[in-house]
Amino acid sequence: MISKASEEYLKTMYILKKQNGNIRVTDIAKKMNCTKPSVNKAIYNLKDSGLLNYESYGTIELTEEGENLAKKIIEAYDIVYLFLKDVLNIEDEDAKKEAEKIKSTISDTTINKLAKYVHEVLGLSNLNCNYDINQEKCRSCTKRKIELRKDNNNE
Amino acid sequence: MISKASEEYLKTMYILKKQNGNIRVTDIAKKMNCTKPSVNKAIYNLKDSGLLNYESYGTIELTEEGENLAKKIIEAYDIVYLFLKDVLNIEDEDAKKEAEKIKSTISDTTINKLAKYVHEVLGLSNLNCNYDINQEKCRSCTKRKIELRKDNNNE
DNA sequence: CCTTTTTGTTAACTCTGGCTAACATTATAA
DNA sequence: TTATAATGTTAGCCAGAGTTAACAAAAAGG
Repeated sequence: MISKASEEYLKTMYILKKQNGNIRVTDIAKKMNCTKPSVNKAIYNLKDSGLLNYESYGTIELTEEGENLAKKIIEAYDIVYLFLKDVLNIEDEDAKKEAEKIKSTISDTTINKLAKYVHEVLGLSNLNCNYDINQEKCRSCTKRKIELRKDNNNE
Repeated sequence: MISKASEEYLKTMYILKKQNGNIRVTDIAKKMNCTKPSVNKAIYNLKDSGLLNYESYGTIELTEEGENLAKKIIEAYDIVYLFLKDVLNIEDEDAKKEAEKIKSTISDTTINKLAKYVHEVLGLSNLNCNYDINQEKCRSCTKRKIELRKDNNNE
């Protein structure tokens, strides 16, 4: 199991890759409001966990495992964010910040239950929806997730 | 602002006081699954923050400020627990564990919104309910909170 | 192609919050 | 009341995750 902090780095890397096509130390540091040495450490932690490939001064590439984990983390974030924003009506910026924190603390089963609940409440789901954070099954939420992704990319 | 870890100690102390009438290092360590030296450190952190009074080998007494904060922390825990258990239908033991983690990460405003939501959904509230974690206003939730308190004391 | 700027790395430090081992104090109970 | 058990403290260690300062490497652009 990697730490919460490492998950955050991984998530940021995945998003940067989608946004910029590459992942750079400086960009990570900017997004995460931390210093480059901190990023450097994080990179080697993630490398040791087999979640990315890296050599000094080289390019950061998430492994397949790393990419899958990143997706899962983002998925969890999305669900929590959706709940906070659209169910509790928390203001957008706050919802983002809170979602970040909450999603790192809760278990997969809680996320799955929350996802199902959010779908029901927001009328996104059909009765067959069996959301599972480790898979990608649910059409209606996939649609919603894509919208969310766009929002987040504008950060 | 005290750390999440310190909050957890404070909460445990408050509960022990209610349960046993006193607060002892060994009991805290048992409840929190940690060692006595860790508790000792935590005590002095909380003392430095003005949340309890303590002298070596003496008795631990929460200050008024400490007691209020403890109540607030427990309040937050209760709301999250209630949501997980009665809204998401998460199994009791899991709900407790998750609530513990989540409650330490989220802001007061989120807790307040969650509280209002939970009240509505569970039909506990009236329209005038204006839950505020820093105060104690809502009859229906107070009632529910008392039930919760009993559950938790049986841990 | 050489200089400057940007980017990335390393070393050494901090702080938090755990731990063990060893010790001190207090309570119990023979 | 004194030996033993329980309780609490201290010292010193560790790991995680951050920092600054100084340096190395790579990229950019005259």
